[in-house]
Formats: sequence, structure tokens, C-alpha cells
Amino acid sequence: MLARVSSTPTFKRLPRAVREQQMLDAAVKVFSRRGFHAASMDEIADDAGISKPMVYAYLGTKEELFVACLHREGTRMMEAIAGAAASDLPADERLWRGLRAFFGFVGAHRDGWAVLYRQARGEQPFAAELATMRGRLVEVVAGMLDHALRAKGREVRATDLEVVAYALVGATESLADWLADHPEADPEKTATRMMNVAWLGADQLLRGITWHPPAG
Amino acid sequence: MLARVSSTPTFKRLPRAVREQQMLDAAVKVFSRRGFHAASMDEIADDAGISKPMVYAYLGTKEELFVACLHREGTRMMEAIAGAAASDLPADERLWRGLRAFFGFVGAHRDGWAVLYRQARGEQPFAAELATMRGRLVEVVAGMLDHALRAKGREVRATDLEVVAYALVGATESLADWLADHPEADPEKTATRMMNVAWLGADQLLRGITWHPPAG
DNA sequence: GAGCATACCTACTCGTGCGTAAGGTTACGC
DNA sequence: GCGTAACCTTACGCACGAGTAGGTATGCTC
Repeated sequence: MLARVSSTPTFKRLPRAVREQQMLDAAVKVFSRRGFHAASMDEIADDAGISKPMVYAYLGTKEELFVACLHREGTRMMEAIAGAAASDLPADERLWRGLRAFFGFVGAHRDGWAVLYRQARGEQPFAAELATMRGRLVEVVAGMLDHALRAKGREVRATDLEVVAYALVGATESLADWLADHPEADPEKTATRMMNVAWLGADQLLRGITWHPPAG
Repeated sequence: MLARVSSTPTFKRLPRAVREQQMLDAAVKVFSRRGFHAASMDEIADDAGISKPMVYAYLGTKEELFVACLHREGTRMMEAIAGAAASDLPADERLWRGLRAFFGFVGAHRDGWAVLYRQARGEQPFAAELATMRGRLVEVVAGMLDHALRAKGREVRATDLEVVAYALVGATESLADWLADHPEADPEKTATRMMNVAWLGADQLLRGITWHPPAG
């Protein structure tokens, strides 16, 4: 066996923790470019500058690897948002800061977002995990609306609140998607636009103004 | 070879057009349950009550089959919406009818929606096609907003308009997704909720009321 | 400087599922 | 009633990619 001849400068041996991060970086990149199925473990290993068995040794099977990506990116995102939107602020201020943090994250981690949102969504095994994460977001938004409503002495059925929150989260994700496809776009400006759509509509609702279908 | 013994009542031979529809029905069903990759041509053929080579003979490769599904479901949906929202109505009326038609469609074709939205989105080869369809929707919505604005003597930059439209479409898709997961929910009611989120916010914008970030 | 653990490799196996070759059977025109 | 074309089948080839077996090198500890 020729093995590694000294022609190549005998690449560094790195501690596990470092290699794991490199692998995750590569995996996120490849998954986001190719999609879960089309991505091959060989390509990921290659991209990480390591051989395939190392990936299996450290991060396990392909599914487990994907879950690990999901976890890392998801955690990073949630932390970015939670860190920005402290809960002792008024609702509109929290919403604004949360949105800014969110779009900032997406702008800076387009690959991560693609993995999280575009890929995980379609694949059965991961959709549930993703849904849970989104569920937490919806709850937070619904909580903010509810809080603001109660402050005005109003009360709304929980389902209605949840659905509205769901719509707002959806709109936000959609804009994030748009942002991921427009590298030249400004995350801050996108956040402002979202705020316009969301808060002006919500504000109306908070005042008790509602729309209802025409008769017939 | 035993071949088909007369025990089974010699299943009917059907004309191509009919079989193609049966195949598409089966394909939509299986794709929506399993996802594009996990779905096997064998299962689709089986579900259509036909053998695999027939599928290849009529609809071509797996990718082509999926595109065919996408096309049929997409066309049906667009027709449902376009049919409901005639362009000679006022903007809010058009929006309302379009939304109602849309949620009605999703409520009635949950499988089709899952294929269109959840699957096509993640898979590179189809994402483009899907994006085009959504693009048309966004244009329509943006056009409605623009029309309403001009009627009030206002003018907004095209980009802003497009982004707002994008957000509204995203919110709507998100609610459709919610609807697909809640079989007991009422499409009509969901449309009303969406109208509340969208139109109240849009109405504010139409009046020239905008939100802007706090100083600092 | 022997021993041991950990990092790392090449080179396979093997299942799965797409796509097809080659042939059987039914309907319909003439 | 017979040919021909369209319908439909079984049974396979084959590529691709997940996962593994088994071995080599390197650094750390005492």
C-alpha cells in the first residue's frame, strides 16, 4: 500500500471537537446545495477534507448527521432571536428586535437557513422536529399578541390568536426565503418591511377593528 | 409461464387518457405521503393498479412524472383562483374571493398541496418551476395593491410593493399548510382570518400609515 | 522509548430502486 | 377471422451511494 507518501505535507491531525465542526460546516453547505437525498456522504467528507469513515465515526449515519446540522443551526438561530428580544420590553419593541435578529441571522447564514427551512420541511423524518421549533416561535408571537390585547382589556379566542401568529410567522419565513435568494438585499430593511406588514395589521386587530366577509 | 389465469376477472384495458389520470392520482398520493425520493415507482404503479413499465411508457421517468403532477395540480389551483377573482372587481373583493378559492382548493386537495408546496420546494430540479408559479401569484397581489394605491393617488416603489406582496403570499401559504394539517378546520374561516391579517395591514399602508424603526 | 489511545486511511460489500428488454394478450378495423 | 396496433406483463441489468472491515500513523503518558 502506497499510503500517504511524504509528497503531501502530511496534513494536521486535529482534535475531535474541531473536526466535528468542520464536518458540520461541510454538511450544512452540501445539504443546502444538493438537498438531503442528493447529497452524498462522500461529497460531504471530501468537502470537509476528511475521509468518509471519520464522518461515520464522529457524527453517525446520514440521518443523524442531518439532525446534528438541524440542531446546531436551529439552536444558533433561536439563541440569536431570544438574545435580542428580551421579554421585559413592550410587545412592539420585542417584535421589532426579534425580527431584526432573525433576518440578520438568515442574511449571515443563508446555507443554514436553506437546510433548516427548505430541506427539513419536505423530509418526513425531520419535519416534526422543525415543526416543534416553529411551534415555539408561534407561541412566542401569540403570547406577545395576547399580552398586548389584555393590556387593552380585550380578549380573543386562543385558536384565533394562534392562527394569526401562524400567519405572521409564515410571512416572516417567506421573506427570509426571499432574502436568502437576494444576496444584495439588506436584512435590516427587510425586517422593517415585515414590521409594516405585521404590526400595522396587528395594531388594527388590537384596536378591535376586524374585517368580515361581505353578506351572501 | 402461468401468466394471468382466468381466476382474476381479467381486469379492464383502458384507454391511455384514463390510465394517465389514474397514474397521476396515484403519483400525487404517494409523492405526498413519502416525498419525492422515498417514493418508489413500484409503489406508484402498484397504487395505480398497473405495472411499472406502463408508467414509463406513458409519463416517462420519475422526474418527468413528478413534473407532470406539479403541472396538473398547479394548473388546477391557478384556475380555481383565477376563476374566482375576476379582474373587474375592486381590490379587496378580488383578494377575498381569491383567498376563499385558494383555501377551498387546499382543503379539497390536501395531497396535491403537499406535493406542490412541501416537496417541490426542497428539490432543486423543481424549485424553479414552483418559484415561477408563486411569482405569478405575487405579481397578481402586487398588482392589486398597486392598483388600489394609485386609486388613492399614492405611489410606492416597485420593490417595496413586491416584498409586501411576497409576505402576504407567504402568510397565506403558511395558513394553507396549517389547514392541510388540521382536517377539521374550515377553509372559509381560515380565509377570513387571513383576510384580517392581510387586508387590515394593507389598508393601513394604503392610507399612507407606515411603521418605522425607533431611533438608534 | 514502550505502550496505548486516538486520529485517520483505502478499499471493499451490499441493498435498493430506476429504468428496460422481450414477450403475451385483447380489441378493433376490414 | 385475421392482422396489427395498442395495452400490459414478468423479470432482469446496472449504477449509485450508504455503511464497514481492517489496517496505518501519530502523539501523549509514564
